[in-house]
Amino acid sequence: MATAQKKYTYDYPRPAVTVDCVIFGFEKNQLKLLLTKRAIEPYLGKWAFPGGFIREDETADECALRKLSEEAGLSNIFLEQLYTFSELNRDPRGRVISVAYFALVKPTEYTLEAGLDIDAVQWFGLEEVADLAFDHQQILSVAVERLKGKIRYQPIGFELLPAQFTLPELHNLYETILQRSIDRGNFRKKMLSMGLLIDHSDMQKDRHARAAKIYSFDKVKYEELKESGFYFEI
Amino acid sequence: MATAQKKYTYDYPRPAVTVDCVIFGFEKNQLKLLLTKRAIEPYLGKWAFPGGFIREDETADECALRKLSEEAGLSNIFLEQLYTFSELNRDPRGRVISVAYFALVKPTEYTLEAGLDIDAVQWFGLEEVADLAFDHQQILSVAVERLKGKIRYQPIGFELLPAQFTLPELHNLYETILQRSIDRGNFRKKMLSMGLLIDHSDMQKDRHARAAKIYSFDKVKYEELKESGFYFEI
DNA sequence: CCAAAAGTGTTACCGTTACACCCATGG
DNA sequence: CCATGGGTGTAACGGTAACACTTTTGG
Repeated sequence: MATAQKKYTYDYPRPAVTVDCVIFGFEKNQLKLLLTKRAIEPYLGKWAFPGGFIREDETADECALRKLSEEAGLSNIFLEQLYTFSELNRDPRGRVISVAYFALVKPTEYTLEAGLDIDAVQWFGLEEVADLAFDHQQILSVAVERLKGKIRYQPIGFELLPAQFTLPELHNLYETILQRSIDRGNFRKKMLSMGLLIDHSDMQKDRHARAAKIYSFDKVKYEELKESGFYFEI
Repeated sequence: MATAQKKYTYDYPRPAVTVDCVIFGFEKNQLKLLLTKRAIEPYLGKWAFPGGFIREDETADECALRKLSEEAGLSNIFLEQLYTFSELNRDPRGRVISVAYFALVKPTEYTLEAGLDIDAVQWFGLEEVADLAFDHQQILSVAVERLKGKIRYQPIGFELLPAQFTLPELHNLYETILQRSIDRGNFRKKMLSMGLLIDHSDMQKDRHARAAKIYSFDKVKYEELKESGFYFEI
């Protein structure tokens, strides 16, 4: 494994295939991006998405899960395929096609660990991200568009908040991601009217007037409703 | 090219990468699927989506366009990436990852030509499709879901109709794809209210009462409106 | 004491829904 | 001459948008 022996031979040329994971988080009213600092060439020292070559015995999904675990210590998070990038010169090592993934994490629930071939793992505010390795800046913009589009008609915002959250927090998350102000009253009315939030305010011992009520998302009920034709929308 | 010489050697194993095109059409009030009959192994004689191996010097998009042209004689049609399939045993030849594409065609505007490695090209009613090669049945179901989802909030229905069409035709297309009845009056009101249909009824010489008005989709105006925040929805 | 934050209420408006209705013609 | 298919009108309803308002507390 350490000494490459060039022992895989094919009739026709084949591209290498990698997986890259765009990982979003939300903390301190900011949309965050999880990046790893490369410890190997190419782009040594640059920040990039966790990812790597797909193995012979794993699907792209499995590879993404493995990379999230190996490189950042993440597991059990929202993950879905984003898009496949196949521009000819996107990787200096030669022809590399990348299947990009899209992940959402509750940052508070994990402590990051820099893993294999990685110097560091760190959350960045979306605004401060620049000069990424490969074509990762382009992948990022596709991911951001997907996030903006999807949050309006699928309950994925909850994947970015702790299990217990307040309505002002949720409201703020939507305003931040959609980059526009949303009427407070109308937002809470619509959210609550769907009946998908479980009220935990009775658990709050010393609830002052300025302390917001705590809710959690009722995933079970959402799945039920979805089955019977309901569909989430903000 | 004809005699394979096993001359491409790599340090690590690489999957082969293909492109497959799911092509929808609409004719005689039926949703159609374009399939090619395989002239080579594996699955010789089975029906499958047009597609094939990605070349060293082309992107996945380019490969899809090439395959559409080579195998079915199609060009200038709506095309977008659908999903990448990477299950381990989806191809008997070994590890093959496929980037699936999603295409919409106006069947009346093309005459099909069976091309390279293809015995026949033919339109099938969606219902009669069964026993496809590879995992193409699974790819198909993803494509159908995409079509159903996307037609409601993007003006892709027009890609399936001739440039000139009537409102009853459009109405029928929506009912067929969404598999539910839609109120005639409301449908036409909503469609017309968006101001994206150009009326060509003045061109109709002998327009009887039972002959429906002819319209075309104003793509230029749609792009303009989209820029300024408008978004299509039925 | 007042600005700020959480929560609630009110109203006008607009788009959708579910119809009914007209009109012309082709069989 | 009436069933069929294209085209139009309307009234009730419900959700949304844009507000105003109340309460409590932290500085």
